[in-house]
Amino acid sequence: MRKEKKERLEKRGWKVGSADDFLGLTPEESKYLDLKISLSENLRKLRNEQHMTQHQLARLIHSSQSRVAKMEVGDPTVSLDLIIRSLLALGATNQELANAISSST
Amino acid sequence: MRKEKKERLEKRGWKVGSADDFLGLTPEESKYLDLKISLSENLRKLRNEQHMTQHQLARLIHSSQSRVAKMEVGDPTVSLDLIIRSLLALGATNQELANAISSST
DNA sequence: TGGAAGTATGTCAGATATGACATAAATTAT
DNA sequence: ATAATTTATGTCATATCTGACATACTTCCA
Repeated sequence: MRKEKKERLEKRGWKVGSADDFLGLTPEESKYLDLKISLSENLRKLRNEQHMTQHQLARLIHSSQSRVAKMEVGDPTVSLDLIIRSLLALGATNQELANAISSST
Repeated sequence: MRKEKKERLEKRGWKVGSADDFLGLTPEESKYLDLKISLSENLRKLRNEQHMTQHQLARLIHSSQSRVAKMEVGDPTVSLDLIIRSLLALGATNQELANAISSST
């Protein structure tokens, strides 16, 4: 993993570095984060395309503006589940999800 | 949604039916569940292809046999996050994940 | 038949994610 | 410039997910 990426993640609050590898992430962890970030970016993109504010999306998914913001900035406390549910709520097709995933990394 | 599917889900412990629609799931809920089930099935498939037992996979991902079983039967208490992490741990590529998703219903 | 290996199900205490709120920072409009 | 709108960040009580354990069920083969 590139150094800048690690720093970006650390700045965002991720605890980068596991017990057995203080230099970085395992390949699986790295892939998982890439996935999450890719989906986050897609979420913001889709929301903007629909001219929707974070507050409006929050209402749509019965959540709050702050949580939507956290999703979009890749806060470590948000789950893939929530991001994917949100994408579906915005009408993302399986194909779109699949594209977002295969294009991550 | 077909009736059998709903019953299958209910039998598995899903609380099918939300406040505003006692007849079934919203389209987004339905899509989300399809997605989850599709990934679950892929997990079992991949594990079997690698001639691995649930116990072995559990050790690989620092979890337990029972949780792996729950993942594979689509237990409502398991998150997409865990399923996806497990698939990645088994070496699934983004392309494989994407296929699993785009082929879900 | 039985017993060993694998899988499923129930439960629980601890860990993590959640919506909600307050408030700060950034962006946009007037 | 500054007010209004939108987005970001911090915190918290509650809800949901977690690994672990016990135990039941299933499969297979000696």
